[in-house]
Amino acid sequence: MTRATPSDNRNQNCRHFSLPDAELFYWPAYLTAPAADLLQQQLSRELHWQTASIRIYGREVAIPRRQVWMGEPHCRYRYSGTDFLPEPWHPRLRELASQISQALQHPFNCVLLNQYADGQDHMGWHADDEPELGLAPQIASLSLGQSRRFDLKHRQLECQLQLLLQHGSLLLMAGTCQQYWQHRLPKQAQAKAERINLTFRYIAPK
DNA sequence: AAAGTTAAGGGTC
DNA sequence: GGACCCTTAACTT
Ligand SMILES: [Mn+2]
Repeated sequence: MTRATPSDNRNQNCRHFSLPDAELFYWPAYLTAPAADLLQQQLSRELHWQTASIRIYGREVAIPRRQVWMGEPHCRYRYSGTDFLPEPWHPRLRELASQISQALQHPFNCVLLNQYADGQDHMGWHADDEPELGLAPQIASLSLGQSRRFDLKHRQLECQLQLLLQHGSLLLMAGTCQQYWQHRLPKQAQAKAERINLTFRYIAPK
């Protein structure tokens, strides 16, 4: 296992959070600023961003952000009663998935991209606990652009955490984070610029 | 079939 | 205006 652990992660400029029922690892500058700038511009321009509609409490509503689901052809993804088929890999993202897989010593074969135009775009409390992701999925979250707050709260314990996800940073959610915790990206009126988030996941082939 | 809901709207401070 | 709670009421698994 060559992934950063609590004992060696300082050498790799990684912050480790050992929480009840969850492990988080945060690399503030996984990508250099110029590399992150370039990737953000490229993705913003070249991807087919969609405003999906989902059903919630009986209402059909447009999600307050734009998204793309991408990866290996077998990676079907379902949430809030809507089925998503993956777009084929963008070459740069296939490469990035492979680099992150190697760095974290964990396979990633699909990615959900979310584009938040400004602080009005957001995502409410939820967990990435879809059955196709398995019991204790590892989720690697790369942030580009506008820094945004990221909140986590335990489902049962009075335990909450706020992180600031910065341009070029990588956050790994591991352990039983998705089973015992929820997370959100709250509205932030003062955030004026675009953020793009990439959450790399692994879905086993059938 | 009971439980859970990645949403918005309306209240308060 | 904005941050934070609470409610919503119907569909899904
Ligand atoms: Mn999520």
